[in-house]
Amino acid sequence: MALEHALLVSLSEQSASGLELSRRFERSIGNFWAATHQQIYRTLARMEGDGWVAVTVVPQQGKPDKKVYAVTSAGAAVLADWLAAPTPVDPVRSTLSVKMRGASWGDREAVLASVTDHLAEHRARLAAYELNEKRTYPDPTVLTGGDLDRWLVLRGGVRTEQAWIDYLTDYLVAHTQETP
Amino acid sequence: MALEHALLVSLSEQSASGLELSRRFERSIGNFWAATHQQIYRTLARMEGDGWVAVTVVPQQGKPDKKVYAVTSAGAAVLADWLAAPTPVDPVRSTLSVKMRGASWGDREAVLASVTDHLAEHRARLAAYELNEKRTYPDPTVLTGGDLDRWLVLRGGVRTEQAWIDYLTDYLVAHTQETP
DNA sequence: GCTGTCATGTAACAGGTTACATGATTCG
DNA sequence: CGAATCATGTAACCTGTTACATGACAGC
Repeated sequence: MALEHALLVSLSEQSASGLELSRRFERSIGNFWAATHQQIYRTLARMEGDGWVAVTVVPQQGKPDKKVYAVTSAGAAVLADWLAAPTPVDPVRSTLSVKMRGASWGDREAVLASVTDHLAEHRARLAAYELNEKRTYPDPTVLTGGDLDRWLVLRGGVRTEQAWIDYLTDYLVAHTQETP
Repeated sequence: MALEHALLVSLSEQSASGLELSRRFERSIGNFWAATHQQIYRTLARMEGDGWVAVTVVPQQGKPDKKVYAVTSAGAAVLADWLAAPTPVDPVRSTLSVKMRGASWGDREAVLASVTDHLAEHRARLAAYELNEKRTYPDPTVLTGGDLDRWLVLRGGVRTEQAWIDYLTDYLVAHTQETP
């Protein structure tokens, strides 16, 4: 389980409410760890029960109250322990690759359409990452510490998307040359 | 759910027992879809109940009997329908990226050690894929149909591993330059 | 007889997904 | 007053993980 640790990292950077966290997971953190708001609320509740985070109810103007979570010293210790532990390599999951491999047993054109869709999606993500990179880190040479970490992880997202684009382009080129 | 569809693809290529399938998932198919033998046995049992696959008990010399599964016509129809349906982009999960982003809140040296471990693992995978590629597809220019599909998906694995290696190398270089 | 491999599972639990529920406030 | 947004959740279900269990045969 690592969602709780991803939340500890995000809350260490900046305390936040459940909804704010779920928005971060749609943006930067979602580049490398996906989570829905239901997962986040459930996990935050358990973490609060375990004393890893503390809640402060913050009244807002013109909006409902929000519960802002902050990492406790116990939570910081849990995070430090987890960071020092060995890291398993995450299992790979690519539904599209299963379809690409199995295209012979169905409508190949439909699989090519899925590949085209994914290619567009990965291009869009790459563009978003690169825009984010230019805006947030205009001069990477000056970065240190946490800023350097965040930039490098963003660079990883860029590389991953580029690898997808190259892979899917290869697939399309190979299969459009075959059926002209 | 896609394990059942991954099994249909693999069994379409060649009928197999549960153990043989789990070995395929440790080799080629595991490049893009991980599964343990427990998952495979459980899913095969359900697929048999649904009539997607049919079992033949095959006696062996000097070994226990094995249950060989083959795709039925109903299973082939399920696979064809699934191949024609839209494909969601799989959520991303990188525990190591979470740690790389959170390194400031723990022992950075320990995180660097994890990165080094993963780098070695990805280099080993890349070498295995490239060896497999040379042996199985010595001349990619002649490939068509399912062979072309399988080669292209293997190429995707190569690209993914290469992207990981570049990413992790960047991280290590940036952080060893920082602390000489 | 012990170890290793082949072969198939069961059971309990943790984690993720999907659908639905609730209530406040702002804006038109 | 109706729609949209903010904000937090519950419940049911499905999938994945981990640990354990069983039995046959081969080779030393």
